[in-house]
Amino acid sequence: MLDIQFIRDNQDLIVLKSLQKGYKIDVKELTGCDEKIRKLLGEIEQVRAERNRLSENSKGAKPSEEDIEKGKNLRNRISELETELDPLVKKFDELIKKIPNISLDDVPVGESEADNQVAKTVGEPTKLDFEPKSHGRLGEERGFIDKERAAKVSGARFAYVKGNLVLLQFAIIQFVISVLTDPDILKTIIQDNNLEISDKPFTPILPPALVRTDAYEASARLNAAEMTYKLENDDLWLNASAEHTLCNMYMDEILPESSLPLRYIGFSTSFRREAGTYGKDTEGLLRMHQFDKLEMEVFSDQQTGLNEHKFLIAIQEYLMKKLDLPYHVLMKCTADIGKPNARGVDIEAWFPSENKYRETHTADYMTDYQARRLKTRYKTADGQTKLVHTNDATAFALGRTMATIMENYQTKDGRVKIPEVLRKFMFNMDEI
RNA sequence: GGAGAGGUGGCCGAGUUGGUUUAAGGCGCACGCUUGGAAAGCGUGUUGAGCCGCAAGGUUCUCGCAGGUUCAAAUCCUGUCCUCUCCGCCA
Repeated sequence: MLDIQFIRDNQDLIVLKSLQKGYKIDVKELTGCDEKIRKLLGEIEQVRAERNRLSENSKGAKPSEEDIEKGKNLRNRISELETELDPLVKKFDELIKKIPNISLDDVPVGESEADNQVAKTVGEPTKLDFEPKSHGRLGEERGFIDKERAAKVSGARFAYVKGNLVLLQFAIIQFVISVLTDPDILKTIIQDNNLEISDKPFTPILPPALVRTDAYEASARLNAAEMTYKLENDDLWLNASAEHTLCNMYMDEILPESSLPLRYIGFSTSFRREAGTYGKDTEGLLRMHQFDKLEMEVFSDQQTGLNEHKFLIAIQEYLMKKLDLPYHVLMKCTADIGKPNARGVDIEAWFPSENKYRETHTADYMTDYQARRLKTRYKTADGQTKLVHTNDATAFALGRTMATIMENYQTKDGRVKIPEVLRKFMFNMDEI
């Protein structure tokens, strides 16, 4: 959510920036509501002050009949005004939640994901001297992926992942953690990208996979209908990303400035309903109801928030380069970055069987938009309380990463070579 | 799942027959006095959020959270979340 003071002062900007994201905002309705609330609140406070004076006068003793009568009147007046106030506050909350975050100036303006811009391309699309197989077919032929039996047990978009492909997943996890916990590697990445930020390593973290409605809503990530599973008997939702239980872990807290940045590398199984995607990506591991993911989450001060965002992207690229996978980086346009984002970047990896790039990573920078409702703040050295800036970014979505490795590293006889850096994490196998 | 206890300010902790508590006392922290310097001592300040105001300042809310009763709620009632102890179950 945005700061109401900022909204009052920048109404035209809000309307314009919202429109660029595809949100038609009636900002006058919000500010009008805000004015009414403030006026009414002023009245209520006056009556309350009167009541407080009354009980102060009685100084512990029982007040006179006359004062009791006065008190009764004041109470009735207060509850009258409050009855008037309640619906206004509800409306205000609804309206202010509708306003998306303001995109940064370097975010391309666009109407759909078709307007995303390729910022850079790294590596050449893999050339194979044979007809490439899709990772789905390859995986089934080799017994790595069994979706038919999974469908019998759990339905479409589930899989049994088996054998050496499982070793590959665990190897990727080990590899990522070995990079993100190594200050020397991080220092190099920071220097190579001219970022002036801390080289503090990431803390590995296993977050809860279930999240309560209030914490989920406060994170501005609850996208109920199309995305998230709700547990009927409890006030709980299934994680659609580790980020959904990482971003809110410091909800209602004030952190010392010296503790920032807080950097986490989380692992979690993610669950998505994928409603409205019937018939799309039905083969292989690209679009599953359940998949494992390594996600980076950073809480920082306001000055370094943008650099942390760039840092996370640099890490994503470092990891992709180490796996020697061809990819390109997309600057997502205003329509595609999402409501809480100020800036968003996708990485798409090359898929030889489809002869195109497919999304494997996202990096989201929320400025203080997410922290405002979460009330995650920090105290500066000179005693000011400020909202943290939050960043999240995929390290690797494991299903999609294995898919692109399988496709780019496949051999003519239907096997898969293992990227050099992963071998030591899988018993030195060079092929599966 | 059953039984019980409890959630108070940065921390500890008092207050629960409703009214000198607009939260005692202590610790910590900050500033000042004192000192050659320090400690001790003394003094002042120290949750967070909003509104009005150029400012000085004023004002409201905040004792897990949400309702309710009352002239008046940390205190009583209801719901809810969380923590702890014991039992049961469980990887």
